[in-house]
Amino acid sequence: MKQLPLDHTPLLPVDVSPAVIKRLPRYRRYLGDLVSAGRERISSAELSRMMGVTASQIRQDLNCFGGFGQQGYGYHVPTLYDTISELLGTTEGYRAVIVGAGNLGRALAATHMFERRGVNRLALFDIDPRVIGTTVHGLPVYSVSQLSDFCREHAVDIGVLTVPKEAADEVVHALIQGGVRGIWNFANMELSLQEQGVTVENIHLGDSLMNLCYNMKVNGLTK
Amino acid sequence: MKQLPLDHTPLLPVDVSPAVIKRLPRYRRYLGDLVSAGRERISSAELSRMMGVTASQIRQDLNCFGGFGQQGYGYHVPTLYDTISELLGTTEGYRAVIVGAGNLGRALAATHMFERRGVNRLALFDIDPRVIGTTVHGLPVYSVSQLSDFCREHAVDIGVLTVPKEAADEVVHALIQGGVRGIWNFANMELSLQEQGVTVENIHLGDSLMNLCYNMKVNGLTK
DNA sequence: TAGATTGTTAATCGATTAACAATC
DNA sequence: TAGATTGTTAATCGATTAACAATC
Repeated sequence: MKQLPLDHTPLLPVDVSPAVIKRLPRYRRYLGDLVSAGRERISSAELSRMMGVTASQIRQDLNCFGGFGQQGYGYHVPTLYDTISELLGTTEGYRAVIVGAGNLGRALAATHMFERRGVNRLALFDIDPRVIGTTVHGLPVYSVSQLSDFCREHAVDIGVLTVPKEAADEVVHALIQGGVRGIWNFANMELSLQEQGVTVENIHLGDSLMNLCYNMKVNGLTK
Repeated sequence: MKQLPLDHTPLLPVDVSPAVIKRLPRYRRYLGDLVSAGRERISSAELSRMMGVTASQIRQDLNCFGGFGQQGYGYHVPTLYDTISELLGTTEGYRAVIVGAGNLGRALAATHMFERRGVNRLALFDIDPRVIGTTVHGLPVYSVSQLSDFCREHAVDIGVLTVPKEAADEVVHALIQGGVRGIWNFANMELSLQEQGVTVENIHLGDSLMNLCYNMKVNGLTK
């Protein structure tokens, strides 16, 4: 398997399948709970029972990144948790700004979700003069007109997009001008900026709601 | 293909693969845009270019639910949009309550996401006496102590869970007592209530953030 | 009718699971 | 050492794509 060296361990294989990567955060959550509970070791069999997946899948998945387990023993919980966390980027020291201080932006400003995953939030940005200059859950709110400059000056990596659809294009432009490398997009539209070397993660809450409704319909029939 | 009759068209096949179902809301979004733009017809080839998927996949997916297209013509946009919307449950008249009037609950109260998908929100619930009795974005806020009764009386189908982890179990219990059939879970924990015949859709925003970070790392290496 | 485009089958690809030898 | 459990290969399963006959 081709691996590119990082400036620290573990190595990050570049060809791990998307299906595996999508499961890593869930492993991290369960392992985090085990760490909190003081667990030292766990076998793929026990973890598989907890998570409702096959032990085989767990061993396959973890082995994409190297042999973290030990035959006859299982996996060392704190080590595995730290390794997966690092693989996922929690030690990169990413810096983020939230653009849009509406309801969703404020909700994101209030959570500890970012810092718990090693992402540092620096500020909120908005166009409303009534909120510019205020502080929301400890974060200063600046004018969108300063967005590019701020991102450059503070080496911001991630822009969190919670503005209305109509404002998205302009904000995205400013973020890219400012040198951000990733966009977490809550605007109700799809962004794809791979050409420009920007990583995008689109959130579509509405799609999730539709999925719930569909599954409710199906479950209603078969029961 | 086995089909169970509904009380209205279209028929809902019970054995469509999860991969297909997950794509339906995205089709609906693109078709909605086309409807707004006044488009009458579209071919799988043109839609595939717009959406960045293969035409083959589009035809396969749509055909799971019956022959919506016409050879030599393509698909009739308004009809297809309406059909997919109905398949997804937008005409079921589902009723929802939001439990938790914190930042996220308020953000969800503010959007038009629900009504745009045929889901009617009736109320918010919270335990904080300072917000109980107030109105948030047009929705009344009631006490969680009334949750079960309210759900029964108003035939609530869906509970949206935006309470802290610690409160989740109790609220879930009340929702099930109240007869809800679906839970949209934003609490940072996994619910699985299939045994009890309740459909659950878990949202893990943190997992999505981790995915963004991972992809940023990988893209940083290969560029 | 001729051209376009679907519906559908068959081929390919990728992901999951089972099995077991390696080994702690 | 014997027992437990991983790492890894091979088998299975499911999802995607290609191809083309059917047909509007």
